Amino acid sequence: MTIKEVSEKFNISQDTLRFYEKEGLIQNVPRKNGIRNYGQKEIDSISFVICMRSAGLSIEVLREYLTLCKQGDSTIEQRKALLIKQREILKSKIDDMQNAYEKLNYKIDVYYSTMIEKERKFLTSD
Amino acid sequence: MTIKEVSEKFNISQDTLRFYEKEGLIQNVPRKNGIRNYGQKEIDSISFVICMRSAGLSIEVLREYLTLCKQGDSTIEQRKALLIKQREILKSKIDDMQNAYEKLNYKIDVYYSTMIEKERKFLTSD
DNA sequence: GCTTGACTTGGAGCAAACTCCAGGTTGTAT
DNA sequence: ATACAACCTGGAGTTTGCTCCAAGTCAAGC
Repeated sequence: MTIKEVSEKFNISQDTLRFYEKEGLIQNVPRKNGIRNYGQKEIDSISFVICMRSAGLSIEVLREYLTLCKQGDSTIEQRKALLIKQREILKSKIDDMQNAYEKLNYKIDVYYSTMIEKERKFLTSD
Repeated sequence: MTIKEVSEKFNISQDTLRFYEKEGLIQNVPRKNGIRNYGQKEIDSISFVICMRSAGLSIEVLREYLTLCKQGDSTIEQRKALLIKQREILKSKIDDMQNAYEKLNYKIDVYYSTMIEKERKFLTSD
């Protein structure tokens, strides 16, 4: 798969893909005459990285995780611990957002009421 | 309420409070001899801003909203529309994060299985 | 009346995560 | 063979959202 195809598949810029690679978030992308040729392994890796980035995990943390993966089975405990920690952070972010979502719902409702009230006053003012 | 008290109440730096004010996210904080003296109105406003910021609404959007508020009742429709749009964006972010959360759960589970498997092999190797 | 500590301002500095650019290479179609 | 598009690299630039700093003001305690 070319970088263009990957870029379109994941709806992410080619620059970002190259940037993630430079930062160590995608490992050992094979080249064909110097041109990136992504295989299934790379696609899976990119998919994971994009999913985690969209959830707000930092590049730093993802690089750390990928580095541990590269080091083999001896780092399984550490990797698990890292993911558990990130899961906690994510959970509390979701809670914050849920909370804000409900506040927004409430505000929007209030605007509806305000508008209905104005409408009512307008209608009965004849 | 002094800036220090507000800062402690919301667990946010004094610099950030001044920054939000400079950016137009908190309006007309009254001064006593040049020193900020926050009242209930300001506290409510700060509470809203912090909640929305924690959900990822940009400073730009919040400034726009506050500007509309300042302009009075004629902007109610616009404000409602703005909030509805932000609610949609927020909803899709929550979905992304929920999705990542489940992927993390899965990965962590796999690490547990891997470790249990290793343990089992170790125990039966005697 | 002088020191101390919390506050003020405007503006500079910083970190994260891209995003863009210049200058060069490669593969394909004419 | 040449034009063209798509790719490459290293590095500079941009945006967002703070965070820090210097230099000054103010009120309270000694």
